Amino acid sequence: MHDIKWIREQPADFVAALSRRGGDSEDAKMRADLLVKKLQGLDEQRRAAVTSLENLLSRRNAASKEIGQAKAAKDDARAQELMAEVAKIKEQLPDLEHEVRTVEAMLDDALSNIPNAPLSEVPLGDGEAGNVEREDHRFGTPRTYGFTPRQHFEIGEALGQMDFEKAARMSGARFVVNMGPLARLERALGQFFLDTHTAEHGYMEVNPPILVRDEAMYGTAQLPKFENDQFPTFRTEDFDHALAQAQENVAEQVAALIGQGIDPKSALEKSNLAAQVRKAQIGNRLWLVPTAEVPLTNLVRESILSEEELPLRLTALTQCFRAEAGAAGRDTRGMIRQHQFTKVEMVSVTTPEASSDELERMLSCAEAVLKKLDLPFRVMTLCTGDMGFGSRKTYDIEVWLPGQNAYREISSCSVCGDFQARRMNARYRPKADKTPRFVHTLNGSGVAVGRALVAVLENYQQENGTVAVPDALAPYMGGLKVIEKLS
RNA sequence: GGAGAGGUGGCAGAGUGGUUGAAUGCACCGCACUCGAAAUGCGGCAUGGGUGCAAGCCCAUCGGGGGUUCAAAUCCCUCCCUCUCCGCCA
Repeated sequence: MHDIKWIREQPADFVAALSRRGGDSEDAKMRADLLVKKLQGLDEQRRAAVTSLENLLSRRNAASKEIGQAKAAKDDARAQELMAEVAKIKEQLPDLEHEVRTVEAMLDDALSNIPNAPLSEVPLGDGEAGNVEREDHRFGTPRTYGFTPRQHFEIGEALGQMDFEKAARMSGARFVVNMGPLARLERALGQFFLDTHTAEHGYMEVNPPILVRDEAMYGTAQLPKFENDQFPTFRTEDFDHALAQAQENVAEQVAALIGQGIDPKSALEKSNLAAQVRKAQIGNRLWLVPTAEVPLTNLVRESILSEEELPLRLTALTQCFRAEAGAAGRDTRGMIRQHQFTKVEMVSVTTPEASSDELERMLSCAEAVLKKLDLPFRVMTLCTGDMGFGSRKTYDIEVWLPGQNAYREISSCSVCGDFQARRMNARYRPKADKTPRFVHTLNGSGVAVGRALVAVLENYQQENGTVAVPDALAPYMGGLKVIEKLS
């Protein structure tokens, strides 16, 4: 969420930042320009409506106070006169209130659908091709094999410990079941990442809910103000029950209003029917988190931290769920792109001054676990057009996969500035200054466990089809050195 | 799932229709005292929005939404959350 004041006062900066997201094309500039005009129009409309509404309320409040005084002074005539005036004011209120509410909702909706502004140093580009490899962050050299390296699913299936068909029978495409030593290897990776971040990098381990409400998804900008059907994650449903409940509630409320002497028609209008219907639509449904970024970051929602608590560094090992709606046909074979996968996530909450350095630190934490596993990788700075909605700057770590003969994303570290903090109302109180400021938030994978399993299988595979266990994982594998076909 | 009690500022905790944006305590900030500190005394201290060059003024906010009233932290409805008891359960 952007600050409307920023857009009001520095519209040129805003247009420039937004245009860069679109690769600075003429088209992008034009669209940003149009958007600013729309936002400024709404903002002016809003302020005008608020001002007239507040003037009316102000007069009403003053008159009400006077009524109290007049009554105390037993001046009934004056009281009657003032009550008549207030009655007149109250006739004008509903329309103005409605206008304020409508315009505010439109502005809010427009603002919450605008992506974050890229930092100035982020390379310009409008797609994956514009990403730039980071100097001095390449690690390791792809090994040479005396045979043609196989892909991870060929290895796993041949070992008899990775089965896509069994998974498909119960859950459909994009699910997998790992068994035996391979299942343990995946668990070992998760444990190893978590232990490293807590013991060596100062993160606190958190075991958060992975089913969350709309507000939490909105807070981390997974969700705009209202969800749309393209949104790539899953949710639970509870529609029938919620609808029945809502009907019951509305009926009760209307009955109560009629009991107060209000005619049935306006009673129905006055019952919070709209809210009830909305409630029914939402029901008790919850979202399955696409990443632990959501619950970890929402840990600070609606709170004011003290500066001493910052930076807050949190890590979690969780399941993640993604619908992958926009990825039809991509990575259909294997474990690269699944509806359900395990990931270790890191989240940092910092002061505005510290967030840029924190991004570098977070990147190095993610790199550290790959180095311990001796997996070759490179680091890409994502260009303006390839970054996620809420990010100001993103590094992707791409791990080498000999079976695919390609570098593939295994971690993504982003700094979001105050973008998520605004949406969550997450602030801190600076030592020097008493008014709270929005915190900055960062998130990064440390790293994706499913993809790490893929990388280990492909990098540590041997000609006879077995897989060597990386030294760093030995303590987690109960002494197992090699993963072989089960007898 | 059933019954009951609650939700007030950074924290604790008063406040059941009228000048209460909210007593008091703690925390925090400034000043005084002190070589310094503690203790003590005095003063300050909510957030968001509108308006104004500014000082300031105005509006909203006592879990969220709606209603009653000239006027709501206070009365009514509803949702959410917390706690206690019962039931069920990993």
